[in-house]
Amino acid sequence: MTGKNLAGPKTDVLDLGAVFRALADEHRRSVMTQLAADHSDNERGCNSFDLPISKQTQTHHFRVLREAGLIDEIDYGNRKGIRLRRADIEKRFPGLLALLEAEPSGGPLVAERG
Amino acid sequence: MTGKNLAGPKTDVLDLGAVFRALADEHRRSVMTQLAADHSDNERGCNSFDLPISKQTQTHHFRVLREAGLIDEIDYGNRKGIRLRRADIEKRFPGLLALLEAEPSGGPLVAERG
DNA sequence: CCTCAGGTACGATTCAAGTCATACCTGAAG
DNA sequence: CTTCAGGTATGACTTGAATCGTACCTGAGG
Repeated sequence: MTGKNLAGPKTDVLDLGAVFRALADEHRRSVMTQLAADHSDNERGCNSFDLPISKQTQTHHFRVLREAGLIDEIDYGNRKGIRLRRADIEKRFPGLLALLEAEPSGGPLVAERG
Repeated sequence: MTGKNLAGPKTDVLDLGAVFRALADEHRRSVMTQLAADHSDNERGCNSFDLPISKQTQTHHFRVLREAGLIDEIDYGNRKGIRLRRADIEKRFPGLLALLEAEPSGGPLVAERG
């Protein structure tokens, strides 16, 4: 199974309000900052973001990001892939990803750890 | 009296999180959309935005926008002026105002009234 | 079958934010 | 002085969001 994409809902009806609401949260912004900084746009696992919150809350945050149209979630059953919708975002909101990219990766959550 | 500027607090410490939180609210985003669309950047009165909320709540919203570093508030005692901090915003967050400007002025609050 | 790790669903809690009512301040105009 | 409009301060209410606990589902590997 290649995994089914769960992002269908809001493709071209991206709402700026929903996007700002999504990016208003520190943890979600951390995810988006990391995604924006990685121009390979490879599919990533949910655990690759080192979020200091429970897995239930992570599920919630990824759902918000998906419903805002910022990411795709690929369901593999017992695993999940995350992919930035870079092209769509750039088309509707040009410059938005650049703003996130200009932020220190991970923001105040990661500080310096290496 | 020329009026004293109340915006001093956060000039160069503009926080992207605070900005996104400020723009997450529909009414505040409406204000910013209108300000971004008017390139004359003239000082405007608080009542020029037609917000469908009480004046106490308007005070609250303008305070949030000011504390996020997005506007200046000029206090005339019994009157108040609002001015977009276009140059500062463009410097820290280039492209942000363009995103707002691309939105329909007033957004879903005004609908069409002309 | 069982076990295990990753993820979700539901409910409950906690907290921040938007909103307004009441009361008060400020300056301009009578 | 009084009146009035614009704005603020404080408190209270209400809604929404973030968080987690418990329970359950999913697929891989024994």
